[in-house]
Amino acid sequence: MQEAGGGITSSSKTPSNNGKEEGGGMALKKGPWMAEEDEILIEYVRKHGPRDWSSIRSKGLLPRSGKSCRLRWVNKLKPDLKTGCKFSPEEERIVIDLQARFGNKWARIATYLPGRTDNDVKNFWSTRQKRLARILRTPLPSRSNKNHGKMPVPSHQLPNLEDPSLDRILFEGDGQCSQEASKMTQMRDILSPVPLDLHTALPLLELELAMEKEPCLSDTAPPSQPPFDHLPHPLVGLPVLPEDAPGLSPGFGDASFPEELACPEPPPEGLPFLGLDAGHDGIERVDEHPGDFFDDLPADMFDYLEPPTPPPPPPPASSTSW
DNA sequence: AAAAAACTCAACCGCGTCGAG
DNA sequence: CCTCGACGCGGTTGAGTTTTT
Repeated sequence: MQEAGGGITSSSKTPSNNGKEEGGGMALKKGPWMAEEDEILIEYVRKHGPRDWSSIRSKGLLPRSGKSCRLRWVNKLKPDLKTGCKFSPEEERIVIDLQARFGNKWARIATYLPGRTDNDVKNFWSTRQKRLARILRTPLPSRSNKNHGKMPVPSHQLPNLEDPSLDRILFEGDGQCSQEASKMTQMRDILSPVPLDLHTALPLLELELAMEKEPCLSDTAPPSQPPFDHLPHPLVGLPVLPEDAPGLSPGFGDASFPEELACPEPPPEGLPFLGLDAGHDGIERVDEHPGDFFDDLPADMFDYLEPPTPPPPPPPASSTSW
């Protein structure tokens, strides 16, 4: 990976300044950071703290924009980052759940993942999206694809469910899971163009993805995870959002979502799995608008499905599985 | 072994927000 | 109230790496 010391001293990207930021005298430098630059930045933060980024350039310390300095610090230099470590299944589950809750609020989601940055979460989600799209042979939403989500997937574009390669695609990774056979069957059920209960399908699909990777060592025995320190479980600590929570739209991702509700605090009862129905009659029902929830799954993923049938009677809250 | 495809991740850009003047 | 600069965030890009064909 291109990294400090790589010798690249100019940007490989379009050399246009934002136009907004920084009027320092030094010529703006872009592109990969050098080790010496990192040292200077670290030293600056050590002395002044992670603030006043723009003064780094105005003081002539670095020919970098404040924005670039901040990004470098946040994403690479900040202590306790889990750099070079893949997302554990646990982390993946957290991202999946929080993404359903908050939408693409990566910075917010990252606060629940010690050692992860918003960039990490964003990249993870992007990768996941691409893989899902590839599995389903479905084009990703793109700037050029204005029809995203509007047209059903033609049947000929659906995967061949009997194709043995599907097994490999779906189970790339260790592939040793004892649940493999049943997952495969269920996965095919998901992909099968027959009416299907999405409440069943989605968690399975996400489980599928989460099980592809093995956790890194630091995840199996996390030393200290500040945001979760006081939580019995990473997700159990998430608040159960009342439907009438002020500022919370049914579609999540509402920036006006009150912080006090986001403050991790053990809910009175178990957190419903993936925000799916835990029951009726006042019990949390995050997925009031399935379309919102599904927005971040691959384009057209479920277009060929019948509308979801009403969920079966809710299981007892204690049945939440992990 | 080579080529192609997929994946990873650092870094940039544009935009929105906020606070100071 | 308005303007402006700084900051933070989400989206995007593309080079490098790894895996698959």
